[in-house]
Amino acid sequence: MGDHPLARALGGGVVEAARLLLGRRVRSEVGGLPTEVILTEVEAYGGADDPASHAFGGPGRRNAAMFGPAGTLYVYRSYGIHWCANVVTGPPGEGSAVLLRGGVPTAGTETMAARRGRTDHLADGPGKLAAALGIGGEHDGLDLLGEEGPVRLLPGPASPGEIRSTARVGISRAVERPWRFVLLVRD
DNA sequence: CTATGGATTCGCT
DNA sequence: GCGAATCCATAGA
Repeated sequence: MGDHPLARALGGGVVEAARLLLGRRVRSEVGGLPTEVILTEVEAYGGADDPASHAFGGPGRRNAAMFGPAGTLYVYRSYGIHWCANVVTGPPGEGSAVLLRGGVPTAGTETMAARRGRTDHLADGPGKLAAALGIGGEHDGLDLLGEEGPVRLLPGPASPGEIRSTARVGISRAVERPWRFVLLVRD
């Protein structure tokens, strides 16, 4: 694959990729405004064999980006209102991806606050995270591993903390798979 | 063609 | 705790 530090991790299994994404940073420079978060909550979604995944049933117009190479950004609209960002994983054509559910702001906090209309709870939810980073439908299909894209995936602290796995949220199928991963904050 | 419901968030009670 | 807001892919006639 590519030479990006995370390329190898993302190209493997989606569950492994989800755990490795925790603690990594996502940086965006949408509209010339730099913002950055450290990922603290993610969910793994498999390919056509995962009933809860958008890839279930094969590729279509909406989920085309999911079947691209690992490191591709997949953006979809939720409930007609919010945008949610995913990182495509696995080999091309598999359709697996990791939903970015939450993060802690580390740069551009003022920009995020302006976009969100509040100064707290800036990125503690899928829609909030995408909104804070300025990610929208126009970013669907972007390469997160490139060096000059508006949205990039960067390495984070070597030892981010303890990871806890739970059931996924907001889905009605395959609820039993504990594919939601939360990074426990140490004090 | 029309109908349906979702990987959510926010505001009000 | 509960329901509204609001878009579009997908399913069914």
